[in-house]
Amino acid sequence: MAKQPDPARRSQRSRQAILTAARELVSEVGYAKLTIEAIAARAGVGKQTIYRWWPSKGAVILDAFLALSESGPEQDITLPDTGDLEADLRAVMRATVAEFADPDFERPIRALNTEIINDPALAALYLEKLAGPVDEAKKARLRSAQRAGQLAADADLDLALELLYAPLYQRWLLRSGPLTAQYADALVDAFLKAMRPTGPS
Amino acid sequence: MAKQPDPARRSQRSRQAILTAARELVSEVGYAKLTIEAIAARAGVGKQTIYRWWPSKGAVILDAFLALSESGPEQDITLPDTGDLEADLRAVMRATVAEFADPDFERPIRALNTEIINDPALAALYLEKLAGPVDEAKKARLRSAQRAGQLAADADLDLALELLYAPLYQRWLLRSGPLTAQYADALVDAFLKAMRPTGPS
Amino acid sequence: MAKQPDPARRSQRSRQAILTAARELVSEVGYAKLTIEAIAARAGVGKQTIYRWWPSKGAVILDAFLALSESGPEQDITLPDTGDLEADLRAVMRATVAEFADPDFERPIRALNTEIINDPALAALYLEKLAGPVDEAKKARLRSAQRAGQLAADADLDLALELLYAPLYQRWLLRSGPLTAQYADALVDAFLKAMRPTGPS
Amino acid sequence: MAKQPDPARRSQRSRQAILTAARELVSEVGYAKLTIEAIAARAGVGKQTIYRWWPSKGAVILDAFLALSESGPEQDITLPDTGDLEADLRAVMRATVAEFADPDFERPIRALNTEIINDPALAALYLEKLAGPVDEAKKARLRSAQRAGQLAADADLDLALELLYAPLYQRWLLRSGPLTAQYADALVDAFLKAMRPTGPS
DNA sequence: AGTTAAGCGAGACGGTACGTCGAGTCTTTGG
DNA sequence: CCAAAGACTCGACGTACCGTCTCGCTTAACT
Repeated sequence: MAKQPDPARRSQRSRQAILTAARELVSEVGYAKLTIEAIAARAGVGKQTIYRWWPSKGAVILDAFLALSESGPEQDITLPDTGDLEADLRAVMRATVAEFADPDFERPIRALNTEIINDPALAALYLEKLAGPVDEAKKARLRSAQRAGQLAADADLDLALELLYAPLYQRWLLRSGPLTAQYADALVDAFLKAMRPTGPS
Repeated sequence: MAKQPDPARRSQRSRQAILTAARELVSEVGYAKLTIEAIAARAGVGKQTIYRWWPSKGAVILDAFLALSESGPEQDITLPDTGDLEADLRAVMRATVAEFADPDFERPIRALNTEIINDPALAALYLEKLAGPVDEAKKARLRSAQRAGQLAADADLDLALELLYAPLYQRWLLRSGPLTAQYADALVDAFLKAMRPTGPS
Repeated sequence: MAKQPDPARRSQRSRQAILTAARELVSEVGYAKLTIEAIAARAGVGKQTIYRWWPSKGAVILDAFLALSESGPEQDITLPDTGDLEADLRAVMRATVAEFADPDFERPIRALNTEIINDPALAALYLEKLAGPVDEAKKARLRSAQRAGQLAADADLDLALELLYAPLYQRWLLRSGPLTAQYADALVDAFLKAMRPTGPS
Repeated sequence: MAKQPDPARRSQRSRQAILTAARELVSEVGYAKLTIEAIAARAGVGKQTIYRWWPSKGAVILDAFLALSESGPEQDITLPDTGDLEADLRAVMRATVAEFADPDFERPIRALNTEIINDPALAALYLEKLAGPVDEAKKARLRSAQRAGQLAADADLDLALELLYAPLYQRWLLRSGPLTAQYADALVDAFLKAMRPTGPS
């Protein structure tokens, strides 16, 4: 049985330096050219210190993102709720489109996706730690819309989220089409049509 | 100026051996552990012969798939058209779900996606050569439905395809939920609601 | 100025455990593959405890041997003196040959020599603590022979010892020839010829 | 079964660069601090090229020395033979003493000895390729002396060489005494006494 | 007896080098 | 005269130890 390192003795200084270096390097050289060696060098850390605490390069990257999220500890992620579902969704979708267009944001996210695709364990971690909370916030907004009678009360919210976001995600990932505000609006329209409450008998 | 190899003199024997070896190895060891060296060895070919004709590992993989498609050269891909759009879509979507569940199919496709995400040039090639023809067939079916008044006449077919397939694609790629026949049906339902023709008057 | 550890507080338990572990490991894996880490682990001791008390790996090994010699504390090493120099020397040389042939003896001694060759300080320590007393005993026997008129009275005893033992040592170290009783006898013969008293004028 | 590299395709340019770099580095930093990595870097060579052709660091060093000897290909090593054995031996021994005192000579030789002690295969190679020819030349001189009646005709020449050189070698290796011209002379004296022909009648 | 300061086991740390693997290039050889 | 074979340089891999550095925990000596 292999000996496990003792988390109590872990150097927080090194941990932060590694995560920061990983984030910087992913932005600078991209994920494909990212090496453990470079992270260690940039962080001023022995390679073993990385291998000791992370099982794979992908895990480091994921952790680097998690650390970002955690740093704002008050993150009760809440989406705008003005009562006008369509307006709120458009705002959110347009913002998402803009986010995906930002190169500083794009590169690390592509990196993360590359790893996640081929590593189920990492995917699970990603869904739980990063995607999960965000999705929960989105669902909360949709539930509010359901209570307001703006959305079918029996709608499957997981499927609803996919309907809304998956087309955007796919287009971005495969670069199969332009990501514009118009596109965002079109998605909201289609989503609302699909999910609108069935009219009174 | 670098010398270009002369395609006329290219050995078809080597080309086929390389593509076959690539396909086999991707199935056996997965994409992450696939190496040019292994492909060359398996194909009984010098490494240089691979580098001479393909710019990257991803290009070889892509070519390996293209070769498969081309092998049935008469493929005017056509989707079933019984006149009943809902039934036809359910059949197609259920078949797609089943396909994604087949491990022999899954590994190479994940491999391809991994490469495509990080290589725009490859993505373009993929969209043109592999996804394109299939999408065209899907759109043809939808256009037929439009003519039959089962689908909004002014619907954006690109967006329509995304609405239908992207949720499935995302769920498969990120392993974020089960891929079942029920799920396929639910997607078809949502799609039809979103895309149904706006009532008369 | 670095703080010196206080020998009075030194743990004898740890010291013995380290020396024993060092001796065992040298026998088991040989000197080249011997590591401080392994010694510490085997001895159930922190690495620092070794670094605190010994300046180098070679010093630990040397100490391990010294400890062995010291354990028989009455060691007034004395060589047999029957009055018959030739017979006495043959016995001693044959015993030495046999000693060198014992694998349990050979490995540690080779280890020690490896270190000594490249570390003058260690060599000095070795000569003083280990070789010195033994050489003194040998010289005592030769002096006795000089008094008995069996050896040139003006012979340089350091050189005499070298003449007798160095060929054996070299042959063993470089494995340049067989170590047999015959060889031991031949060395004694040559030695006696070289060192016999010059005849009366 | 592992594939063997093909010596015919070996790059002589790389081989020479490696041997030269090894020789230089052993002189500069000593054997203990010599690393394969440094040799490769200095030689402008990939590490693999070293590992491909040599089984160990010691083998590289040995080869580096062999290459030196081979470079003067006509070397019928011959020792001076003026007819005066004592004078000739004194000259040779004094020269040897001087050689051992030269630091540029000392470091590599110590390096070589360190390796040889712990590696029987290397030792055999050393004896055959480096020590062998030199010893043969020395024996030739002694045979000449035997023919001239200056040495016992039945003397074992291997033992003779050891008697003459081993004390010097041991004193140098263990730094157990000064290496002077006087010492060289004393060794010659002792040697001649031990090996002189037994008187007539 | 209680305090305190050392040595101690443990083991994480920044490093260096290891020996291996594969990438992509260059050279030799054989069909 | 192309392409197989494979040796080459390069760089990263993941591992093993180095020697240093905290950590708590004994354990002895000195209040």
